[in-house]
Amino acid sequence: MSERAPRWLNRSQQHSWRAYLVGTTLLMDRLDRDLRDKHDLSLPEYEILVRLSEAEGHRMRMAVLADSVSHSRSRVTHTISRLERAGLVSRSSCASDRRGVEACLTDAGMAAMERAAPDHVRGVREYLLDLADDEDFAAVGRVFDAVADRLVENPAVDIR
Amino acid sequence: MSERAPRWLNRSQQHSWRAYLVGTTLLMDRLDRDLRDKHDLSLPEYEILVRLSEAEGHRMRMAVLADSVSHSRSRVTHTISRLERAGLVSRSSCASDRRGVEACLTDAGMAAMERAAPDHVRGVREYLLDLADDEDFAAVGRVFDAVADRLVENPAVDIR
DNA sequence: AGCCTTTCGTTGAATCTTCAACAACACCCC
DNA sequence: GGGGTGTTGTTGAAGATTCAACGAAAGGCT
Repeated sequence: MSERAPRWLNRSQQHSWRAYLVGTTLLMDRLDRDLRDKHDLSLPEYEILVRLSEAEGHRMRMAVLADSVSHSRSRVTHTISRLERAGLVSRSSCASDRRGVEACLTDAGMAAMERAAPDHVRGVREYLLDLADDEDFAAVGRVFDAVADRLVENPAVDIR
Repeated sequence: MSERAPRWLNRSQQHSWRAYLVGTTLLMDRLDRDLRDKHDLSLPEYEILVRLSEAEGHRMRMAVLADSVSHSRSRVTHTISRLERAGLVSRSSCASDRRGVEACLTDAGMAAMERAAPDHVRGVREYLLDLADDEDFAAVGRVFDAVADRLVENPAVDIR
């Protein structure tokens, strides 16, 4: 049976979808602004610092880093260039694969990240976690885990 | 009792928060790409067309439009300029308030929106709704309703 | 009326992201 | 070992968004 007529969202789905859209817009804007104002970091920059800080040796291959934050490689190249210019990260070429480049957190980068983290976490609590019931937030996790799985599986152009 | 040591996220919160971040990144990128590929519209452009299509007379004041999508006025000015250049929207100055400007959906704009909508909704289902339990998705709605309320209340610089 | 403050929407430059093209290298398979 | 193919990361230009500054009009107050 071919599905022709579009199935619109029901009232509750519509409402949730819009709440998600505007809530996410406001939340990301706010977390980004807070980081910029107090720590001269954008949210994407901060996330990259966090990933590096968690990696062994505080270093990661560019591609791995890009995948871990789900940004394009080009975007990560530019972001890392900015962070490098700011002295928070350094680049070195990879021993095993001569195409490869590793980004490595500098001491200044680690310090910047550690300075920003408490404020950032406070924001996440204040604007999100404190407002939601734990069970509801766990549901958010389940939903977006599924979304990420679905879209990572099927990243390229659909072969419908 | 003053709170000095940062309260980090627990394991489950951490997991949900990251899932939300990457899931949202992937989801927005994908919906945006789909709209661009098939309908030459960005996701923000599409959302503006939707808001206009729902308004009486298919027209809205710029500021109201900006609030409804939670974008800056400047951003909406630029977006509307692009849509106007594409013939999907027209501007007219407001009768009651001579500072005001109204954006109005053209017939071509309405048609573009109606052409895009079924594909867009299919994407929202396929990448999100179909993957989530209804109750979980309702929880997403509750959470981001609260977030939006919190951040709309307190839009400017915090007066901590 | 006159002044002060706020709101409205726009502008152009700075910043960030996407996009297409590319050089360098790895991998595979013959 | 020599293609062919895919991967890695970068580049610069084009596109989108943010930011600061602004002119114009509204609203409030005396």
